[in-house]
Amino acid sequence: MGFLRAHASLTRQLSARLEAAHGLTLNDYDVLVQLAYAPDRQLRRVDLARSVLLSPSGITRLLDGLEREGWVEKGLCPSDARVTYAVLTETGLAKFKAVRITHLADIESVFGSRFNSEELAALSSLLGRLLTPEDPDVVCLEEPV
Amino acid sequence: MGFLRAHASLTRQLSARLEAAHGLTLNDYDVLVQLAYAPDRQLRRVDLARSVLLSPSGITRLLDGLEREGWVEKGLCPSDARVTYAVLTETGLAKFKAVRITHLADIESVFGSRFNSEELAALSSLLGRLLTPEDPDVVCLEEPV
DNA sequence: CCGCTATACTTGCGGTGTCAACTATCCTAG
DNA sequence: CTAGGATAGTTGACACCGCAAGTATAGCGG
Repeated sequence: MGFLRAHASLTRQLSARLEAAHGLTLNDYDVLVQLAYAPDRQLRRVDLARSVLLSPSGITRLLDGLEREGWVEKGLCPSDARVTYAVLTETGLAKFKAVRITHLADIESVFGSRFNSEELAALSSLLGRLLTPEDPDVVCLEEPV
Repeated sequence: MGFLRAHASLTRQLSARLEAAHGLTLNDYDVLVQLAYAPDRQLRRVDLARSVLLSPSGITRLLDGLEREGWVEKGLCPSDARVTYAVLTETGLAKFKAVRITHLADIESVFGSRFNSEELAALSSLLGRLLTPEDPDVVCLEEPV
């Protein structure tokens, strides 16, 4: 139960700031992260859906938005006509880099002020165990780009 | 980021079961809990909203549903005509008791299989710190009723 | 080569929740 | 006692997301 409260409170804070500063949802940002770190900056929509834990229709609609903004494009798959890739554009990458800066700062301000690094590690490890077997396949959100 | 994943995965699991077994949302259940433990089994809508971290309009709509089902009624406040109470009915209490059994079992099956009691305590304490100053005012969900 | 099943994706519909605007009531200062 | 501002609650418009159903492609067994 405390879990629900924590989540509601946290996403409220973070998404409000993201939204205000860049007009992005947390899920939008999550998708940008996944794409930015993916090989060739593209992913199949199904895989993307699994990474961010959205249903297929959720991904379609979320990407509709990102495509309208020009951050993402559709890409065809030569070997399988069923699949469509979501491809991060140059402007999308630029957008991501810009957003990342303020978002990491936001996160820092929320978590940094409440936890030290051991606690963060502990929290992250505990949370990781809540994922169901097939969920994972997530990309870490650190330095490179 | 792992936090979002954990939440999505967890609520997916729990709410699917709750939904399937009793036609209730996690938030619906949360409200039932708050009311069941409140004095006279009633709360002002504002306070309720704060407890479950919903906006005022969110509470109105959630309670609309519960009222239609007959679990909750509106109650007037003699000393202040602006406030409306949400009152848990007898049938609502009965419903809550029934749901509680299976929901606690669901929780047990998700958390119990992944954490021992120390870890649970640690997790709960860490999550508690994410709440913003004014959020709290939550009721624990244990035994009595 | 023909059907069959499985997979990738989209679309219509409905639920849930937010925000902004509005009403009604309360309370305090002058 | 009245004007102003705060507080409780509702409503309308809208965003987001899941489910179920539909389309298109893939790939396999006969």
